[in-house]
Amino acid sequence: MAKKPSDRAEPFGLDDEYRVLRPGFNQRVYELVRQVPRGALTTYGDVARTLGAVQVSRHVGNALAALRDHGGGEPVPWQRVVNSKGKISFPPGSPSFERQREALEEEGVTVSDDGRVPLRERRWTFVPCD
DNA sequence: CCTGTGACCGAAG
DNA sequence: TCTTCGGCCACAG
Repeated sequence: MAKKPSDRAEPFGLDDEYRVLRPGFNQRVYELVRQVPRGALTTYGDVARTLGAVQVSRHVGNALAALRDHGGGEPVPWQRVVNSKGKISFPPGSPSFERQREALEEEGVTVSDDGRVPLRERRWTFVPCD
């Protein structure tokens, strides 16, 4: 049963029906990212996994992208989210890249010119409870 | 409907 | 380590 788009593992914070995502997904992403402390890092995949399904990792990125528009509200430390390769997910040199780089260095995280960050050493582990 | 695109992931070589 | 490739989900054209 529940074989809609593809047979996925048991999501959590996701839907049983057609859509894997359900309204409110973005907010859950924001809540989690807010848990990442200053100077720590996490990945789109880790957030997705914590929400129940790593295959929606792209949507974690979409959620953060949407953040740029609506503006206000409690701030979300989006700069602490990088990709699983341990690099900033923007083309090196692009405005977005530089913005994230500065935000990270401001909190003591080193960023190489090609966007690499010390993920292994600073990777944050989300608390099991929730 | 089919295609392309996105702040992605992981296995394989 | 790095690169390539197939998968994945939603949405706009």
